[in-house]
Amino acid sequence: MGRRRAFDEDEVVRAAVELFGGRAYDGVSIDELVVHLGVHRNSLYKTFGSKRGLYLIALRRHLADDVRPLAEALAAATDAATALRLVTAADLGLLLLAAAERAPADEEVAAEVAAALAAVDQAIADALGISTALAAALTAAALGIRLRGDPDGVGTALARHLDPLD
Amino acid sequence: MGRRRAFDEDEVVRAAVELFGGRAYDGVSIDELVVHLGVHRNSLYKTFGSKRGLYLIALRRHLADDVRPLAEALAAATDAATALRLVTAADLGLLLLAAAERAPADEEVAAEVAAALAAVDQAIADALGISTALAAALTAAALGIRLRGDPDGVGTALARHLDPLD
DNA sequence: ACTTTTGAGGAACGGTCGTTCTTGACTGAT
DNA sequence: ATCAGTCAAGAACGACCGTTCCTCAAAAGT
Repeated sequence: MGRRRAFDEDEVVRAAVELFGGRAYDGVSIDELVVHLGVHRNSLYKTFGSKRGLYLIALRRHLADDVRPLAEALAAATDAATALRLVTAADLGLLLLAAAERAPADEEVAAEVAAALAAVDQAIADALGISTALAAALTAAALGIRLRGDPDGVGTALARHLDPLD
Repeated sequence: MGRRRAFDEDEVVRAAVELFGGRAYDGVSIDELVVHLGVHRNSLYKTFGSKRGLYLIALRRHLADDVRPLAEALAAATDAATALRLVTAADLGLLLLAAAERAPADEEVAAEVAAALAAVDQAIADALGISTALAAALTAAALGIRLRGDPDGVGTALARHLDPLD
């Protein structure tokens, strides 16, 4: 019973991922969300509870849609160059911002981020047969490269030097 | 003529570096700045113009006090392990947050960050005799490791594997 | 057809944001 | 001693923040 929703919840969450991944959490206002997501304020709060609630859902969606597939693709990688290229090519905007900006202030965000990164680490370690510490370093390196916007194919330069080390 | 300042501008800027380096730009309010810096609102605006003005000054101070010395120390490094340890040990909180959070929204911040990172890259490249692309990758890797909080000495693990490559 | 439930629509809330204004105290120069 | 100029102090500003309330339209169950 009752009226049906005029919006697709999945599309809305995906759009929120893009918004939060582009600007910081505090840089995206409810008004912007209402406009860009095409969802009324009321429905937004009814559906997601709060701005932070929507952010957490968007973050989990980002991890499920963008980070977990990356970890699965990494399982098929056989050398560091491929692994690094996979990580730097992935869309990790929201993860990056969450780690740098929200994680220090929101321990639930910090836990999600840490778990996701640990999963990527493990996937790399298993695929390449290296220690998790070195795998974590590769993940961190990829994040740093992504943070810098990968100027002049820096990622490939590092990957080339890492290759013989597997 | 006129009354003398009751605060030390250098101390205030340093304190602002700590504040902005710990929380995000939008996470630090003027009220917090007034309380923690011990400077009255009025004096703050008289001296620094605006919140963004203070942020830019704090960022430049951070780059001058914390990043440039790092680049100079890097000039004396002879291997990647030392270089990486120097970078991960440095206080780069504000630089990291500026790169992730403010640079996409403030091109003046983006320019400062890019210039500072390029200087670090060049210092590493000169010291180790490697390409600037690889040096940029090392800097990026160090930033990523710093972003993750360097769990379990990840930095040293990467450095150990990078050493034979110089 | 009528009731009931739910979403859409938009105004409005208190609070906090960055910024400015007004007032008065202090200090160096005349 | 007086004046001029700077700083301190705090109230106050309009704008915007995240959130809630109230009302009406739409659709499912009886």
